[in-house]
Parts: sequence; C-alpha cells; structure tokens
Amino acid sequence: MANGSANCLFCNNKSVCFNELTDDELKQIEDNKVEILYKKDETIIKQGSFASNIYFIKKGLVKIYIENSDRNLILEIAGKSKMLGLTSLNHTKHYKFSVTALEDIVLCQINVEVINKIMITNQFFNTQVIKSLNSTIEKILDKLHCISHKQLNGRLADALICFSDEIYQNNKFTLNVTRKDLASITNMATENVVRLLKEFNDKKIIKVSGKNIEIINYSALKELSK
Amino acid sequence: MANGSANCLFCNNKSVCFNELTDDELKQIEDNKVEILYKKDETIIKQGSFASNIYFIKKGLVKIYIENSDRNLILEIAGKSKMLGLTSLNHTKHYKFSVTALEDIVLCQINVEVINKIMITNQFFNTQVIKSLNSTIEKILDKLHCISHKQLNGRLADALICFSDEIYQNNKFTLNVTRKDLASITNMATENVVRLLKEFNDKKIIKVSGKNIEIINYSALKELSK
DNA sequence: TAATTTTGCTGATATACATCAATGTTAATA
DNA sequence: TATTAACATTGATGTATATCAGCAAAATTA
Repeated sequence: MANGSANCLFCNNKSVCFNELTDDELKQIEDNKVEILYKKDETIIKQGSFASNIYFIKKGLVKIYIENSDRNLILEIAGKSKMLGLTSLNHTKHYKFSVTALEDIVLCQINVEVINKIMITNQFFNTQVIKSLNSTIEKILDKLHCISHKQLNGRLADALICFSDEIYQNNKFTLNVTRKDLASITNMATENVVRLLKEFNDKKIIKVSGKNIEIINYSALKELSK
Repeated sequence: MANGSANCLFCNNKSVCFNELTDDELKQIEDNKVEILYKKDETIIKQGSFASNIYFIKKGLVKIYIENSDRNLILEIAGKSKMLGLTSLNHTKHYKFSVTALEDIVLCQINVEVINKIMITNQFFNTQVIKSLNSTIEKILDKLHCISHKQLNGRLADALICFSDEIYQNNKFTLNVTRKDLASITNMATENVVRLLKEFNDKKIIKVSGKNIEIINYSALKELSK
C-alpha cells in the first residue's frame, strides 16, 4: 500500500504510452502517483463514483463490468499494461463501470492532472491516450455486436477465443473466473455456460476439467463464433 | 457538392469543439475541408472502409449502425453538431460502423491531418475531442446495458425517451425512421415494434398515428425503462 | 393510372433461452 | 475437523421473443 520506492524512470512495466516520455515528465508522474496492491476480489473502481484518477495495471488480472441490481455484464478481462479510468480526463464525470481484482494486483494510481499536463507537453503521449480511447470504443462495439447478433454457443466461443488469444495467450489455460463470471461475460445464465462447456467438451472442441481448459479444435470455435 | 463558399470563420453551425479556435486555425480548417450535401438514404460512411476523414454534421439526421449479414444494429441517431469518424485520428484503422442519411444532409468533411495538427496547437480543442470520444464510450455502454439487461418494452421505452428528449427535443414528433429501423435500434423483430407501439398506444402511454408519435405519459415510459 | 415494391400490421407457431428445483462439490470459516 | 457458504451441475418446466405466413396500406416506379 506504500508509495512505490518503485522509480518510474527505471520501471520495466511501462506501457507504450509512457515509452517516449522525457525524464522530466516521468519524474512528474512519479511525484503524483502511488503504487497500490489489491488482493483478490477487492474493488478497484466502483461504478457511480467520481472519476478522478487514472490507473495503470502493472501485474495481475481484473474484471471490468457494468453493475446491475440483478445481473452484471463483464465488459473485459484486462491485465498488465491496461490503462483504466480515462473517463477521468474530462472532469465532472462518474465511472460507468466497476473494476475488481481477479487475483492479487499491483497497479499505479496516477493523478489525472499530471496526465492532462503531459498530454499537452508530449504529443506522442497524447496520441497514445487517444489510441487507447479508440481501442476501448472498438472493444465495446465488438461486445455489442457479439451480444446483439450471436446466440449462446457463438458468444461462448467468442469468450473462449478471447481467453486463448488475448488474455492467457495460450490454447491451454486455467480460468481466473467462475462459471458465473463466464455467464456475465457472455450475458447468459450460468446453467447455460455449464451445459455449453460440456457440449463443447463432448464434441471434442475443448477439453474441460474444472477451471482448466484446453482448446483442441480452434477452427471449430471460430466457426461457432459466426 | 461544392467546396463551401461557406466560410469557417463566420459559420454559425460551429460545434463547441471549434468555438475557441483562433482565426488562423479556422483558416486551416477552411482550406482543408469540403462541404457536402447528401440525399436521403445515401451512405456517408461505409463500415470496413479506411478511416481517413472527420465529419461534422451541419444539418439533418443520420443513423450510425453496425452492419451484419442478417440484421443491423443502430447505435445512434445523430444530428446537427455531431462529429463523426474520430476513429480516423489513429491511422491505419477501418470504420467499425456505417452512417447513412435519414434526410437531406449538409456536412463538412475535414482532413484528419488538420484536426491532428490543431489538437497540438489548441489545448481546448484537444480536450473537446477527448470529451467527444468519452461521450461516445458512454453512449455505447448505455446501449450495451440497455440491450443486455432490459426486455422488449423497456428497450422501446428507452428509444422513445431518446427521441423525445434528445433527437427531436419535443414530446410530439414525426419519426424519420421506419419500424424496421426502430427494430434495429432496440434489437428486436420489426413485428414486436409494431405490437408494442400498439400496446403503448392502447395503454395511453403514447399516441401513435403512422410516423407521428406523441408521448402522453412520460413517467410511465420512464417506469417501463427500468 | 396501373403495377410493383416497400412498409406496416396481425395472429399462429416455434424455439432459444431463462428460471426453477434439487443435489453434488469445492472452498472458506469457525 | 466440522460447518457453512459459494460454486458447479443436471434435468424439467416456463416464457419471452423470433419466425412464419398472409394481407393491407402506403410509397415508389413504370
């Protein structure tokens, strides 16, 4: 929970965003950031609260989700190098989503004013921030497309592909999320996640054993995704 | 179709974005923009094409939608002062959506390089662009929430509230869209739009007569929206 | 003006999916 | 280690919503 002795200048977890900052700019960030450890299941960002900080994940996975009285919708499972809370760049805004830790997390919380300042002085950084915003838009558009146009098996296939290609970058992985979370990712009932995982397993598309999943027939998944 | 004699300096359709530009900056835009007229049903942006321009709507309504082989999803009905195509700010990107005219449109097409240049020289403008990106994110998140959590009547209620509050800014309006479009907005079958409009009409929540709609019981709609 | 296409409307039917209920299994806590 | 709670699983049932079919009305085109 302590402000990092961790020095921004020599930080080897820097996102592309920070790559081209001058030493002076990095110093500014260092003076206005804290490094924080979150334990599994702790809330990092709470939906509805004032958006006044930028977060940068150094280690571990989080889930970003829209809260709802009955049922949540997970927008993204994100990990190392993810910037969170860019909503804060424009003041007087509230977070539209919550973020909680799926495992132990190390992140840097950076004061939004410094980010705003450096966006003025450093054109490259400014571009990177806009890129990040655009990529967020792209991601949630994909999500929207997936949920509005595809049916259950396609949506689950999409989720599995995402885990394999992006989150774990391995066709064999151990889930950090529950079946209920999988249901929140794909916007279906938990029971259907279970049933479909079994069906995929029986069809030898994937191999499921508890939280361990191995993708056997990738192209079949891609086909289901359509 | 001609480059406007329309002078940016004296344009009275300027969006907030352009409000604080210097005369010189406005001149730069003027030299790198064309004013274009689109007729009803013409395509302004085609999904999948290279994103290389910024558009600014001066007059008329457009629909922004995700194309899909079987069924489209309308993200937004937008009008005067809307900036389109900010995806272009980062190069080598394709549009993730299409835009077509719902009526005769006047818009300015601005070269993305000038926009990028002015974002460097003018901090206020830069902030406005980021605000615009953030507001896009917020809108899509709302849509995602609506489609994933609400059922048919709630989704249609949402759409009607949006028409009344934002698009037409009047509780009595004449739709520029077909029932099929309404179905694409709410992600339901066209038949259900018809049935629900009739039901709302019978319950004296709204008064429907063809494309003319009047909202009678606004609070009932708000209730349905939950 | 007639002919054709698109849009709007209505009821009947089908189905994808959620919900419910019941039970096993693992993980957290005392 | 016992106790509780959260998670996972399976089958049976219900329902919201899509699909289909058929026709009327408007709008476009010939």
